[in-house]
Amino acid sequence: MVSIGDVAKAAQVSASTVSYVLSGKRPISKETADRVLRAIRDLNYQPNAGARALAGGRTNVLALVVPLRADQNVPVVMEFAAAVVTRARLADYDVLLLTQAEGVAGVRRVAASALADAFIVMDLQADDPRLPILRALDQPAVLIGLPERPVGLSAVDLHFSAAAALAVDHLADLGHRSLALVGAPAAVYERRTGYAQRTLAGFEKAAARRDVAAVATACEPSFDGLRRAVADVLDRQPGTTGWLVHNESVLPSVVAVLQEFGREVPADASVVAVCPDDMADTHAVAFTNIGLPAGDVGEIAVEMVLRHLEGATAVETRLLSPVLTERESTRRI
Amino acid sequence: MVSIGDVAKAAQVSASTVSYVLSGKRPISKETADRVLRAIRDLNYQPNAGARALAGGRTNVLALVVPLRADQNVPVVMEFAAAVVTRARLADYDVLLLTQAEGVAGVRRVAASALADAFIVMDLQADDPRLPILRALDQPAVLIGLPERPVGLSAVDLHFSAAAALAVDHLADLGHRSLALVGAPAAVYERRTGYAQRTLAGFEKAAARRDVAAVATACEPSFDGLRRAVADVLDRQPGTTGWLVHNESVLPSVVAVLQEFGREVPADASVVAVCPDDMADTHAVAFTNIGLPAGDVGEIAVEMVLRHLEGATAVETRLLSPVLTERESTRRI
DNA sequence: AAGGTTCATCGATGCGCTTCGACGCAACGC
DNA sequence: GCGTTGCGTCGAAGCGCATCGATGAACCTT
Repeated sequence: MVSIGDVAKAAQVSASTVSYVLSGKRPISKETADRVLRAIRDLNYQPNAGARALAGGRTNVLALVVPLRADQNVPVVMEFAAAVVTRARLADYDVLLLTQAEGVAGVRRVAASALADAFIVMDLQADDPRLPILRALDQPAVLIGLPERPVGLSAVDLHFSAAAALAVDHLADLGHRSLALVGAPAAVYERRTGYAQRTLAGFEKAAARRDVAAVATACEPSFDGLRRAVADVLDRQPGTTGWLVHNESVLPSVVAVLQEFGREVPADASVVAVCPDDMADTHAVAFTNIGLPAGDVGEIAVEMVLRHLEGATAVETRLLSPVLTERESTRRI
Repeated sequence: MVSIGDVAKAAQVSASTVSYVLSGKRPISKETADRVLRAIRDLNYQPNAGARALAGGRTNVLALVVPLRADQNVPVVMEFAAAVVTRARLADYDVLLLTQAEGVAGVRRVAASALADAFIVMDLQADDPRLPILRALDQPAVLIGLPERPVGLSAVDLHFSAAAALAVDHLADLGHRSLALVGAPAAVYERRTGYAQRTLAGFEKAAARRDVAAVATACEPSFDGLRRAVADVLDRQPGTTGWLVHNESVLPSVVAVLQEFGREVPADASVVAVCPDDMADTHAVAFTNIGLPAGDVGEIAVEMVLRHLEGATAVETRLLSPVLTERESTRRI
């Protein structure tokens, strides 16, 4: 283990000078700095993270709390995580992975033991028990996903109600007069998870505004679940021709299931999906979709955290504007 | 921030006594220990992670290196990660998330800065540049997935060649005489990733042993990719009736694509999938599958790491026996 | 009763780093 | 000529903890 003292010796300076070269917090002459930097390279020196955290009061670690529930769409979660890690590394932060399962205690533990400088938390539900704790923390926290009342915390997410409205408008513009929302699994609604609620609200409001018929249903993440959801929709509103699917797991089955019910896509049924763009066009019928910009959201979350770590106190809520890409699954009726 | 000194004061003992109560490395009388523990609870004390790492030489953090490639099947990766985090927490370890993208430098950095006590690395390819570094590390490392020569490192994985053989036997037993392996994307083979190679080898060897015709093809993770793969197979071996699909991404499309080519599953084509069990039965046709026990593998990896951290020096390679579950996608010909 | 044991606890030290105050030195002003 | 200023560097302190040697008390032993 090579320490700052070894570097100092090799460069014939004091340890504090090495520290200042590294942090830039005091001016060091170019010659000295060069000597130090060369010694660092020669010895392959890396500051000890623990010592640094202890002395500096900063760990350069971000804690990321991810949901690892079965009913959560995993690829999307992973895309967030990947974006967070990648962006965090650019700012020289590492990422500690925490799971929902640890819950309140996990956040408390990590915060109190100063394992991380800040938190990024995904998948907040309404009245999430972690919200008050996150607010009370010394460390800043940023939410991915918007709970009902994010008071006091910064948050970033896709503007889901606008997304739903955009889908409704698109379908209504194509002449569809009876729409259905095939949404998240029932458990997600029961937890009153932000994105599901907001999509539903946006859907219903836009449908009313456009004066089109609309029904919504939950959908379990399996072929059979989708079958039941579609059956439910057609039972309640047989004339449905426009479908908004906000459930990545069943996307691959949508065309087949609608076919079972005698509907060809897009001849008899138009489908708009809410999903990551790269998920939209790898199917038999490429889906007209509203992008779920997981990468952008993850990056922005990190950037918000960094701003807070640099001292910004103002909380911000950023809702990204939805973008609809027309592909093969929607058609004028 | 409440420190060990505050606890000591509250319990009217010295700081070192508090430390010994926590670590159990020296006997402390029950009365004193109780007083200390109550103070800890009252003050909600959590040892500072940085200080602990500095003084104790242990971080209680595991570094997990995950592949976040587009051609990697993400849900499976996530399942590994979840299992690792969950199991690690049971042993009071946290998990630092690193990505493949950081590569050699990332491993070096984390090791040299003593950010983690050990490494778990997924998705090693043959001659992975990280292998020599992992071997040279002070910290132990465990591989998830088997590179060609894991020399000196512990590793755990599904026994993929046995899995392929099991699938071949199952199909051959059902009377199929012409088999096809629809495997990973071409890039995965080009990287000579362990699991892909081993599945292929096991497939070919078992087919020869059973004296059945066999072709193998790579498959890109999209509907069109699968279409091309199937076309390729039927071009080279038109009589193919038994299919082994080792590519989670295209699983949802298999039935539809085979249908396009005039094959009903399971009437005209039997399909065995290699995928997590819960992925097998959420499709239109429930797949006969060989389970990909991501959860088990992740747990075992952590347990191996823990053993090394406790001083075990013997490296071990564990290959889990494949288990085939018969469902609806295979039938006697 | 003096010495030996064992047990519970304490104080001091050091882990590797950041940061603060201080110092030496050259350039400058008057 | 001397005081002043500012730059570049150093030494010391301290972050919170684990660990080691030491100490004191209680209990035996002979």
